[in-house]
Amino acid sequence: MLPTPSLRAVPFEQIRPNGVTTELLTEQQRRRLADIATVITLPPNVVLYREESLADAIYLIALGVLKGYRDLPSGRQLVVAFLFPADMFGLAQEGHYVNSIASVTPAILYRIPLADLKALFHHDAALQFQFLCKITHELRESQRQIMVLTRRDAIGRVAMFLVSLEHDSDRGDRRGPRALFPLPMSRTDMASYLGMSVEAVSRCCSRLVRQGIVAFPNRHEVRVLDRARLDQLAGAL
Amino acid sequence: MLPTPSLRAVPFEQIRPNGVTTELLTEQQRRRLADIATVITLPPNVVLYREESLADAIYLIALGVLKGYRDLPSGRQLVVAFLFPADMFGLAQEGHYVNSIASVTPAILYRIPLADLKALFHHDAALQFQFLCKITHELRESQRQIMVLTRRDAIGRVAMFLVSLEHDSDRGDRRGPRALFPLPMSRTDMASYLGMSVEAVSRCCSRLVRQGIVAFPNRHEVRVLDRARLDQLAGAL
DNA sequence: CGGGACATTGAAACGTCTCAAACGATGTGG
DNA sequence: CCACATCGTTTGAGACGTTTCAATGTCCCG
Repeated sequence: MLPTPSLRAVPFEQIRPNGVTTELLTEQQRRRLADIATVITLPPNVVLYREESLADAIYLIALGVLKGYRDLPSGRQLVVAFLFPADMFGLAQEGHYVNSIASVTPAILYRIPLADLKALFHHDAALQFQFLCKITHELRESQRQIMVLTRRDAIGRVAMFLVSLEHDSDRGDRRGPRALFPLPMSRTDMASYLGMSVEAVSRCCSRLVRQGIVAFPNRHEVRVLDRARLDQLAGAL
Repeated sequence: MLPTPSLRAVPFEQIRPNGVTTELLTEQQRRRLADIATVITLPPNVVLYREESLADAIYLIALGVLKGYRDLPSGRQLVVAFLFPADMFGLAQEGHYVNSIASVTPAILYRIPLADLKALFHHDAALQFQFLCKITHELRESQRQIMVLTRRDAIGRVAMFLVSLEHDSDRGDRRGPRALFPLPMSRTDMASYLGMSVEAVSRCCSRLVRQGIVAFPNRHEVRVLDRARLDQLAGAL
């Protein structure tokens, strides 16, 4: 059974005792969204839509990992964001999407026509406010990514990436931080996202392994062995 | 006479014939915002608030240029965004601001208490929608900045920065692109924003001058001499 | 007019990128 | 079921460009 649409972010105001990311929507709002949404199932590594294409709907992620990217004139592909369950994407610019979106893992999405969503916003200001929170949250994420990209040391960038990936992987379920978590994307996508070459990513991963900080049981899983040193690397801005 | 609050962004939907950034708010909405807003005047180079401090209001820029930044553990200051007239900032996270904000030039701001704004949103869904557009716009700007930061060539980053700065400087007034435009921020801020050292910024500027692409009549103005080559550098992603 | 912050320029060191090759997993066809 | 082709990843060696360190130069404000 598929859960109702979910939108997770950090609210503007301080209300809750625990400092954790929470669900924003009420059960009723989730039902209303479900009513106007279409469920879309995607196999891994397929393009949902391309930048510039006509935008008449936004998407919420129920399950899976997607990537938002741009194809640069040079042919290089630049990943600007990874998208996880309870994330939203597809907010357009003059009726056209700005990024291309492709699935990384198998994924399940809610597709919500923009016209219907606007109508819903019209008589549910609180719902719209939650979307405002969510977008703001994504803006902050984007700014955090800027912090990553201005780092000079490649290994620190990889460390920060792994740390934030671990947080993101706590989203679909409720478990706290665990030593073992999935690394759904390819090294190529990581490289593109981190602004470095695939070789550099590979070398950094090797170094992290050699120093006993993490382990890669296989290419799509990470185990944290020495959290103190990983956090130290990630935090040494 | 101070203009009423202004919010410029690119709408989601395609409606307008001209492809230019436009004002989002109606005259009535601007008046309502003005009613709940306090006008704040800032001299250059002063801190408006620091990250982590208590957040109970958002700000709209009527005039001037500001910067959003983070102080890193290393003591380095990282500029994550420059803010221009008709930009908004101050959307918080659990009641605390996430970036520090400081003026770059003298500035005039509208300070809008968050509680009042929420109340306004409650019975003006359209207004809230414009804020949603605006935030989305800022998210895109942030992603464009990510594109800049993933570039390997420093001179290309500087070129992109100059080009987008020229666009931003068309905002307070109505003039189209001009050959001469202001460069309000210091080289140090530029360096921080572009993820490179001050020296590298300086060298790139010198190279641009030596190649006859731009000129710097003084440290805070730029003149484009060879737009074709500047655009070529900026576009060579 | 001087002080101090900011900006420019030079020379050396470091780290990543590029190029190139080997390796490993994966899936297809014989 | 195995062989093979293909794609993604890892590892190595050299070149390039930026960072760093240091010194000089310039602007602005007291």
